Amino acid sequence: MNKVVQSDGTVGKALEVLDAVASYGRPVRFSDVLADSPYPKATLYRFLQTLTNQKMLEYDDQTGTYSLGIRLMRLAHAAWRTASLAPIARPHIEALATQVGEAVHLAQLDDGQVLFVDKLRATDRFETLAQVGKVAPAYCTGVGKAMLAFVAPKRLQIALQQQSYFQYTKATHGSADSLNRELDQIRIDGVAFDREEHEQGINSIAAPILSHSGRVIGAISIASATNRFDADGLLQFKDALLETARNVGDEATSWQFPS
Amino acid sequence: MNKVVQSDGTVGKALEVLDAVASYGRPVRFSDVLADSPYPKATLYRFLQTLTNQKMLEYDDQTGTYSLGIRLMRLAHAAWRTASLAPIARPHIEALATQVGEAVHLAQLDDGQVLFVDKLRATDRFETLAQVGKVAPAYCTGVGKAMLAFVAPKRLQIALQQQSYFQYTKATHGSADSLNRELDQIRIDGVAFDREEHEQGINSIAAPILSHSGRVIGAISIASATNRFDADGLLQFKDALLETARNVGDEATSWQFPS
DNA sequence: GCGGGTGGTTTCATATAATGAAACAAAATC
DNA sequence: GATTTTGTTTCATTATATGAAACCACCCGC
Repeated sequence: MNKVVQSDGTVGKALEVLDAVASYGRPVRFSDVLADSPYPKATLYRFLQTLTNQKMLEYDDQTGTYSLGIRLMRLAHAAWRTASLAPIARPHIEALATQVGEAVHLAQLDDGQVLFVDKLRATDRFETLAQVGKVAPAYCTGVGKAMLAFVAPKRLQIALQQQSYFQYTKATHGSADSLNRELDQIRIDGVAFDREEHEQGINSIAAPILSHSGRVIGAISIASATNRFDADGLLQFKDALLETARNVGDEATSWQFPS
Repeated sequence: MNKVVQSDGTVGKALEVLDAVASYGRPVRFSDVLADSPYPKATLYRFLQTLTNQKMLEYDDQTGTYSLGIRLMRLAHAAWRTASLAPIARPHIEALATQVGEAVHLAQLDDGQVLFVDKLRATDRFETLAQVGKVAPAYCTGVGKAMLAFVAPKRLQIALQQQSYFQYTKATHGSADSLNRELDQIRIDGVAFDREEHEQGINSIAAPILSHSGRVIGAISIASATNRFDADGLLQFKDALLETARNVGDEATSWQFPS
């Protein structure tokens, strides 16, 4: 049923271990990792050693725990600069953020999930959870729905099945059906709303970024606290948002196909 | 002379390839990587395949190029949350940034280099190069010198040799000797200055963050454009800076040794 | 449309590295 | 001080990575 990962080689297994460590969200001891690892002690031990040598993990002598290494941050920074939309989109979303005076987020779709690659002007009052590298569900966020609405049908099928439909708030979609109906509407409107579906008190308006060939390459949202703007209030930003999304799409396309 | 990497196993080699791709700073074709890779075609090919499978790399069909994958950003976000000083330091440096109204940076030392793990309030006028995950030289930055001045002698020896002493500006230190003399002064003052040594027009004042055991765990700097504050002008922030650094150190220590 | 170069992919016997059971060591815990 | 838990090392076996070479496909000039 699931992807037949058929873990490609030693490297794949090592990265699996890395993910395992990451998934704890805190420093872990050897035995923690061992507990839910398919590998025998010795094998896992050597993986952890290797990863630590490579600075992908960091070992704390004092506590005997492993945590993620800083090499990852270096690599991710490089990834951000070269492989994400962020560098291209920065000037545009910066202008947008200044114009509307609200927080602006830039996200890409990754394996059915939303990955935030940039955020600007989060007012300090309400710190949304979004930060660069942070992932969020697609089915209950503005950027997520904006992207889902415009992906190719095949991908949409897959993506819909990857959603958990966990009920974050009262407004959260509980099924693919209900989500699908909204996606239809989004395709008509051109923008998506998050009406406190992921986080109580936060809503947003979002637009997809499309390449010239029509492929979804990301999304931009303007997010606000409900006590400042409700969904209808955010509607006033629609034109500016769409214009920004178009500009980013244009520029991204011309970068990818230089002539 | 250099580190005897003695590449640990297949995983090490694969990560080496990953670094190679990262080092280009742009999407690369197979033959680009092959050109300066010690590995034969077939081997390199399989590495790239594996890494792409694993989403550590991304392959663009259109252009036939590899770039860093999105999985790295997810991992790095997790690393940032669990392994860096940033989450602990955030509230403190946020308060400092608000108080002084200038950009505040948080950095850690990584293999003789400065790694920025957080930055706040970069005014949009002068965008310093610093961003999360970005690395910079230690010998010519405020945070770098603040940390070097307080590391253990052994580590300092190693670190001093890892510096390039590239002359970024007229004020850049050109040798370990001249740097060492300044470090002596920094140990007395408790704070370090960057007087346009890395970037023309930017200077900063920085303080190390020390654990209770006296180990350097990071540094904080306040950076400004020279036309707003010269080094003497930044001196007014010394007390606030030192206080913040102390608070962060205290809190970090108590997290690491909970009782 | 034809030759030939460049850039990328696959094959396969061989060498190398990963594997994991089990023994071992070192702390914690009783 | 005995016992359990947790972490580390050994070593014969097995699986995996390796890389030379063959192969394929596409582009480019003619």
